Amino acid sequence: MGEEMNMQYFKKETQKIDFALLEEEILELWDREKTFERSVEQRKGCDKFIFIEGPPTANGLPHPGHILTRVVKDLVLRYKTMRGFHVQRKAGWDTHGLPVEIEVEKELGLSSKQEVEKYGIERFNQRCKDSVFRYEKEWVNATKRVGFWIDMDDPYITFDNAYIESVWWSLKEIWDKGLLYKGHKVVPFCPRCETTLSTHEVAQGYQDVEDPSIYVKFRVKQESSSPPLYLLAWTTTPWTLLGNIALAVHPSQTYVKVKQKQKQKHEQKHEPDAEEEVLIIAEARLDILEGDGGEYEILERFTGKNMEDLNLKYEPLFVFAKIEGGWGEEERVSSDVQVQVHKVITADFVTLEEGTGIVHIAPAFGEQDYEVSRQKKLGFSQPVGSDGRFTAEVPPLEGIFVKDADKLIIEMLKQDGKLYKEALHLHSYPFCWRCDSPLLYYARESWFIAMETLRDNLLANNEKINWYPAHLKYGRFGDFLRNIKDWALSRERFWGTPLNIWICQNTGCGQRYCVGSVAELREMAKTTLYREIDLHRPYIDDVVLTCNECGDDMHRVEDVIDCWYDSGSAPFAQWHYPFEVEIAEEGMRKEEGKENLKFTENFPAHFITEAIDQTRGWFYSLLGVSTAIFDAPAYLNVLSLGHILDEKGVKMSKSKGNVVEMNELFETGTRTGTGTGTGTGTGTGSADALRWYLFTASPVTEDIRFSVEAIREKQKKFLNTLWNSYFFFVTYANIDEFNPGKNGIPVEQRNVIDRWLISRLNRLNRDVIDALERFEIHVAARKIEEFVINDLSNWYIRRSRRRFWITEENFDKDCAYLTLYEAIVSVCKLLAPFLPFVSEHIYQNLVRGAIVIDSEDRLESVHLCDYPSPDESVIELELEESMELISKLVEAGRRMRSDAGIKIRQPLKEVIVICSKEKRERAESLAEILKEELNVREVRFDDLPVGREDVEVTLADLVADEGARSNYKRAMVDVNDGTCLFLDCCPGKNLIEEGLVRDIVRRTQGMRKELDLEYTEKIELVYACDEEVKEAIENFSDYICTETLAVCIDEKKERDDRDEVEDKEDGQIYWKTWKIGKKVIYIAIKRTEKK
RNA sequence: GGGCUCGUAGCUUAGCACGGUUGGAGCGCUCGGCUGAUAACCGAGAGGUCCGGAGUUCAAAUCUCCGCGGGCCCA
Repeated sequence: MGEEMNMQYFKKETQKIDFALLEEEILELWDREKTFERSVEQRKGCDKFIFIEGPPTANGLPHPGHILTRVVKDLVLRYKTMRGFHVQRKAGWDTHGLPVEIEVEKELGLSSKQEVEKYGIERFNQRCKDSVFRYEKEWVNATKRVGFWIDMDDPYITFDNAYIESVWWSLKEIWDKGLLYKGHKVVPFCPRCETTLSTHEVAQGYQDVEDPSIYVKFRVKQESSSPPLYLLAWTTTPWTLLGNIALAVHPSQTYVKVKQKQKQKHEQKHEPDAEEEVLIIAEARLDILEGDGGEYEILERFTGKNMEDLNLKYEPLFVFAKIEGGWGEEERVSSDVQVQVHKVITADFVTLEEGTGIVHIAPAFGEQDYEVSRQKKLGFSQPVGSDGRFTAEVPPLEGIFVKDADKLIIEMLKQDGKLYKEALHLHSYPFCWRCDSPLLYYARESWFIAMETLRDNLLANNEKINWYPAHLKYGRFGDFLRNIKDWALSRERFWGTPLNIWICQNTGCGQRYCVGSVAELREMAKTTLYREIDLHRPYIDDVVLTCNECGDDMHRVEDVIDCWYDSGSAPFAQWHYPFEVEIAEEGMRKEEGKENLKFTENFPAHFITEAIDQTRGWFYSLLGVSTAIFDAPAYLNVLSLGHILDEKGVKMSKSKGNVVEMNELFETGTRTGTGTGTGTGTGTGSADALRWYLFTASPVTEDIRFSVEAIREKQKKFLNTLWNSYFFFVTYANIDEFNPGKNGIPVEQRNVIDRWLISRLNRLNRDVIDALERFEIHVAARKIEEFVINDLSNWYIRRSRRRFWITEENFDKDCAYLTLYEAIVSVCKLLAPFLPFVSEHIYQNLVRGAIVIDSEDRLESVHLCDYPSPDESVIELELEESMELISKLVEAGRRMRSDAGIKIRQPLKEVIVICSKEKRERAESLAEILKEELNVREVRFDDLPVGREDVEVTLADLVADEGARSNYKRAMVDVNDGTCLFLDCCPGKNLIEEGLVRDIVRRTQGMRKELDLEYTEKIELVYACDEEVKEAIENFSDYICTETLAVCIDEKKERDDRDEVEDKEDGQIYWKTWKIGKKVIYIAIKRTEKK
């Protein structure tokens, strides 16, 4: 800086700013200066704050919900970085899974697994692979545009061989612990597509349908059989009766034996000699026996438990289907156990709201049935093929589709005398969303991780996690863990991490082998594997291993794994753990046995956040995997976000067409009005406004109704106010050549309002940190917003304006500049994690560009700064309370003037404040503010009359002169302790003149503004008016000139009533006629400097 | 159908864990005021069955129960 003639320290700003443009400039700056990378680098060696990115899938456009998670992540990570932590941010992409396959199937017009196989797995998977990055560019752009700093140049990708290898390693760990097994799982299954459906798909396909509702009698095996004893059960899926294995009752509910006349006429072979029959049914369901006019007699009462203890058995309805003992997993049920079948068992899931309280159990066709059968070690029967038709095990029904068999089955029961009654029942039943055929719950072979055995570990690890919001910990998530089921890991699909289990073809051997690494694969492969092998199907299916037991061929099971397992492996798989052992720090050598520091130093994570639907998704899969392998939680803090709904409160979804596209948001209305009438020029398109809206609108843990209008509102209200405060400062600081690097002034020497602002600022700082540490983002953001709008802009700056307008050297002015400068810079730092763009812009100008003397203080980005720490020593709570009192007094005073019809521009003689001594002591130091705000000459304080409990203070106590009393108007301030104001409402001639003059000044200032004059530009002033006004103007001409920067003020004799601007040779002249009260005044201003 | 969660003015919301002045704000609306930082601000006004019902209590937006509606997860 050579010449110091006109020392302006700050770059000039414009009053109206295009935030979208500003943000693009900042993005370029960050790019150019590698600010993100440096913000991470500079904290190397500090304590780590470990984050894992929940990987999105880029096969669709990002929508507002994704943006929310991205900006929340960004906020927390920027904050922690500024707080001094080393925060690495590795991006990730989730790339496998059924949703990807379905998209591709749609594109290719395929609608079943068979068709995919026909099309070719290789080609199909290639299409899948291509599709998952289809929108990568959009994702990357949107991510950058909203300011999310994450390293997208080196992301983890779940389809990478390295990633898959880590997943394989982890599965082998689980295998070695004996937790990976093959069993059955009852899954929703489409018999036409012959494929399992995910729960998400099932949820799409529920329809209300009428199904048969039948009550069936199961004859109890007993010595004497007269009259016959039946268990009465109810079902809406008659076809499942062919797989019946047991009947379940509720252990603690009361059941009864009732005697009733046989009401059904049997067509042929039935109980020939019985007129009566005895039925067992829950007492609470007896009413189903009525209605048909059946009378009954209760013979006996007992509980469900009693029945189980009696080992009650019954005769099967049908004798066709084979009963197996095993569960497809010989280790699980030892073969010497006698298979239990056709007996009464107890189960807690039995309800008494429908049916008979006796539930028919068919393990092949119901998840609960299957579970309870396994627990009770019952047999298993599967009379239905995967095409949904009865097998040859059931000759009368062979080849018939189960749903079509219902009628036949009912007829068979009728003939047999086993049908008690039948009806139709309306309920919702799932259908295949692709082909519309009814889904069957059907037991399929599947590979499982035995999570149930890890339940206690899961719960113990959950204890170590902080949940935000807290109710999830023991609520939705805790409940889920307490009832955890084994993890059905395998999928009979194509595009996924292949399950790394090989089985020996030699049926006599049947050896199974879990491959834990590529090296192992090579070693065991029957033929040499050339260099790179893609670990996906179909290539991996061709790799035949040699059995180390019998030497025969081993083939891989065909399944791939659940893609949730992929993402749940991110903590270690993103680092290719445990295979890469060097590279954690530069220059570290690869050594045998050395740990993969990238993993060990980054586990467990301190923080993850995703939307609430991930509770049983990623939040669980992370904990499940880390518990199974390391018996540790994968994360210590988890923030669960709400969803983004549309303006009507409906979830945004493609099918509803109510998704707000992010690109649209950034493209519309950025420069000029949008033409919708609501566009306000710089109305939208700002990431900061979007972020601020998301952070302040509601707690981030709750759903939010997304409103473009509300974003615009945020920009107008908050961002503009912030900008204006900054603009005000820059403008006057430049005029005054304020040097921010100059020596400071100790806080205690500054003006009381400066100290007040500093106190508020530091308290804000404390509150913001408190809130952020609890992830209460909205609390923190709202507090900052309140501070900026109310305290900084509307009170401090408005109150302090005159101090900035003093032209000569002045200590108080220096205090004001310094205070405002410090406050804006501090606010910028506080805001940096929230609004990374505008805070950076302001910082660049106020600090980086301006501080030339003390370079220690001049970091190159606000994001390289430390987050401010509150200075408790400057917090003066009493002062803040006093200011609150003053503000209440001001409010009351304004109310009074409004009542009296005297506008504030009219100066008044005095205001008398009646309050307690204590309040008076506080308020007196700030009386100057009250004086100015109420525009009175004097503020007088008076104590409350001592000892008077009732607070009816009257003027008589204060003003001796009877006649003067009517001049005053009174207003209560604080009802409780009687604080009140008396305002003198009778200005004298002098004051009236002054008021008039202030009106003239105000008008003149307005004219200056209309002409868009520079703040410092001088004018010539001419007026015409009546004598009274003229006298006032003459009496206050100095005041007028000072205020309006008039070099001269002259009277013009005649008025010509015209309002116009005229360009003359020697400058512009602006004429205007004003009406002030009853007076008409003609004012002309002439600018002396030509533009 | 079940579990969890939310429901306060036309809209967005604070207050609710710990029951106790007259349920606060902002946007929008009406009137008035202020203003050479502000597309801002200040004062007054209109606008509330605190989702509905029942209960506990001297007292409920707040606690309990039962409904209704939205959302999520599961069936």
